[in-house]
Amino acid sequence: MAHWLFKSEPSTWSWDDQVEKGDTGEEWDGVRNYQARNNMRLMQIGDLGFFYHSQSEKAVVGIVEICAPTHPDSTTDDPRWDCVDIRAVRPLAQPVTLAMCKADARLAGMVLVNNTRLSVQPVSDEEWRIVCELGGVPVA
DNA sequence: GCCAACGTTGGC
DNA sequence: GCCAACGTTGGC
Repeated sequence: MAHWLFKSEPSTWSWDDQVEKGDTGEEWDGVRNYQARNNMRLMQIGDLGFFYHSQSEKAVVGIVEICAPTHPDSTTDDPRWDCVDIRAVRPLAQPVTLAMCKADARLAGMVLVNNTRLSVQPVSDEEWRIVCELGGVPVA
């Protein structure tokens, strides 16, 4: 199973907003970047991802599950853009901050650390395991 | 609020 | 097809 990371500004769409959507989930719309879109096209139902708060918080705060494969983004008529639906699975016991990731040599290759501007990114199996450990949750 | 990184656009 | 200009994102 593949792992991913979704970035969001909490003032626009926060973890709490995501949790309120429950098991139905919500489409991850508004992506207007080819790399981010291409990553979403690779996702499969059941894949897990981290939910990351950018800007003031800069921390992974929860785990989400892909619950619908890519489909047209309902917020645009432009056929280039599509998106997946995700639903909240569980919060981290303790948020894993960007500073923590940068401080951990094992995470030196993380896209989060190296490409700050990519909003939807892949996470390797090892990175997933380490961040779960740091966040105090079992590796699902 | 500033600035670095980087993706996109458009002129040539 | 190249590259300069510009816009956006996100860390600090």
